[in-house]
Amino acid sequence: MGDTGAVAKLSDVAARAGVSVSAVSRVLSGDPSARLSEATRERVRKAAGEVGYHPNFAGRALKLARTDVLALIVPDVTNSLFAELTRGVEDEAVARGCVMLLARSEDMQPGGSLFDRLLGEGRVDGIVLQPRDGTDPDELAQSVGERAPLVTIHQPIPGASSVVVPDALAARRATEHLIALGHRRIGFAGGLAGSPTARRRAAGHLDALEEAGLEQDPHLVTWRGYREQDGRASTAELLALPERPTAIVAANVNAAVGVLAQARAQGLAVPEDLSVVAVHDAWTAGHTWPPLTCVRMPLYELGRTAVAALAHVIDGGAIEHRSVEDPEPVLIRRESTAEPRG
Amino acid sequence: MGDTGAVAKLSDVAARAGVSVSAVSRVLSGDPSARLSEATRERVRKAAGEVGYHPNFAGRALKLARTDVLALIVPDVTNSLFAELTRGVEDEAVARGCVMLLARSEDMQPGGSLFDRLLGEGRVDGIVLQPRDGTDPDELAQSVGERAPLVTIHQPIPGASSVVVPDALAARRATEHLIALGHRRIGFAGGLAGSPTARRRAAGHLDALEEAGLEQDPHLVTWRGYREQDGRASTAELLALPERPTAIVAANVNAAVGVLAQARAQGLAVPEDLSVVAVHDAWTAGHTWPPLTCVRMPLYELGRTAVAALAHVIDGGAIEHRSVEDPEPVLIRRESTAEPRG
DNA sequence: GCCGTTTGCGCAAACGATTGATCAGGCGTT
DNA sequence: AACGCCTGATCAATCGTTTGCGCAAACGGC
Repeated sequence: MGDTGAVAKLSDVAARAGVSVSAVSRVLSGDPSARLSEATRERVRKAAGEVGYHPNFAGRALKLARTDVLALIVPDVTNSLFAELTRGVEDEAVARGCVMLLARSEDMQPGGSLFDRLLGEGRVDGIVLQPRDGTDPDELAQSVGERAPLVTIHQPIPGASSVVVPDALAARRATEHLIALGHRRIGFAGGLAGSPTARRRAAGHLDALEEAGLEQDPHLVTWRGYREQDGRASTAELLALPERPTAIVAANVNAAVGVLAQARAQGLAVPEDLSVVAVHDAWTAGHTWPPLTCVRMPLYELGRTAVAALAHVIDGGAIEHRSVEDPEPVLIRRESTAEPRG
Repeated sequence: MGDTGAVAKLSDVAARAGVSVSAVSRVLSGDPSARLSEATRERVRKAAGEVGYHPNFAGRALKLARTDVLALIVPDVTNSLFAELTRGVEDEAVARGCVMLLARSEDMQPGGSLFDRLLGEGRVDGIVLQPRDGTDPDELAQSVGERAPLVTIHQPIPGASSVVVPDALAARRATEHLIALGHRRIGFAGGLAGSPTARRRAAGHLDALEEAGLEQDPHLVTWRGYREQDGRASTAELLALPERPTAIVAANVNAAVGVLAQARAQGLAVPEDLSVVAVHDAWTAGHTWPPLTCVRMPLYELGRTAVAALAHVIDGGAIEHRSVEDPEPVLIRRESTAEPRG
């Protein structure tokens, strides 16, 4: 395609089309205020195609002080929970002409080098960040300072935009499902007590109980965390109660996997002896045994919204806090829930 | 930290230290051939620290024609199989002073925009690519052309370096394990017939059978693919045989999950009625029911080696094809394998 | 046929960092 | 006293792109 081995630049196109570099730049960038004859435009486009021209990233970024790169930083890139979020972020980024840079937040200790590398060096225009669970919002806010367009996910921090999903409503739907099946004693395997999402989900769970006029035994609510082993621990705790719950709401799919494992380890059949429903959904939920009943959250839309919010900040807009309400959390009935044993 | 809201540049540091821009550049880049007094160096370093200087990425990239960014392109970033690979790539990239750009290969159809975006625009110095299963090597090679430092993983293509893991040996270890347990009729749930890794693994499996003097019934080898549903299909096929296998080697963890699901669906208990062992290992393998016996592959080292190979190409080295032999594939015994039912 | 306006395009100055070339002194040598 | 050399630091060109401004030619109205 190209004539030489070297990468074509603006001046190559200009030479081939017999016009100046600036003319080429204007044609190719589609500058509407540029006054260029259609004949010239056509010649330039043809020449650009012939030499396989692509604008040099560095030159452009230097001049425009903008890279069109957005970073998405999540605790663990390979966690299936982030699949949809990642797709949403990428789709919206591409729709806005940006490239997405995916990074793990492991190397993200306050003062860590990743932030400096990305923002300090001007590698990215902005960051969508999902803080690791247990991160102190104030500490993080201080570490970020004012220096960067930033949107956090799930956990608002001072001085930055944020986007959340309706955690309370989702947990409420999960609990309502169990109540509708006839369960009366329902355990809650929650996230860390310090986690905002965990608090919201617990609140939604309790709301549903209250609305149904059911007991709110504090022993039935645990705060172990979102990991598989946390789900295990929560379940062990709940099943050790003098009066066992007949169902458990897990605040997260990974924790739910732990709930299933622990139930099995204690010889309980799911859903016959214990119903399990998880907040969140992911492809892994269909591969567990039994497949998990879940409340699907709008994570794809969360990703898209986060990028939109980020773009807003980059364009000089004010900080804002959004919640993704559409589509609503919806229950995906699989095989881990059933009526309590007579 | 910084004095003003704006990002500090070289000239700011120079002004503060009372020296020229070039002096600052030389001090900060640690140029050994630079003749600068220790006093000046110290003043420059102090000034740089005070204003919180970070070299502007675009300016540097433009001048050096190098971005120190490496792209890792995998079929699906959220697949747990890529967790270790990703860590290996990132660790080695960081060790070499590079940033890793993680991307999905979905948008990677030949002629697709991602390649152009990354390489044509000079956003990355090179690419580590794991082609989607079923990709035609020649087509891909043609699409890439000579235009970029590229290292492929698992699947060599013409004109680019490649790194593989000992697939045959891993499959052999899996099959040997089953033979040692006493199995004589062993099914193989393989990848697509067109996939090089699948062929290598199947060959290793057959080698083990041959060495043990066991039958090599072609009906016991299937070629459905690496996905969960492929494992299901393979299993259905194998279990429909007049003489059922007592064990199945799954060519991949995801396929193995499908094997487990299908076995259960047909009322078979694992490992009592059917033993299952998977090539590859991933954290998900410990979360299935029962937890999967696996052959662990050196995927972390694969990632590191791939980046090393890429760096070699970028530095002008010759194309080369490596195999990661250390550490060797090793069997991780979990609960999905047992002696065949007497 | 003269003047003001529009059209079509090129010149040149940034953007920030790197680096070969250059320059001003101080010192030792002849 | 004139010379060359080494040290310490600056000058200026360069990477590829964008964009405000200037300049000619064409055009229209009187």
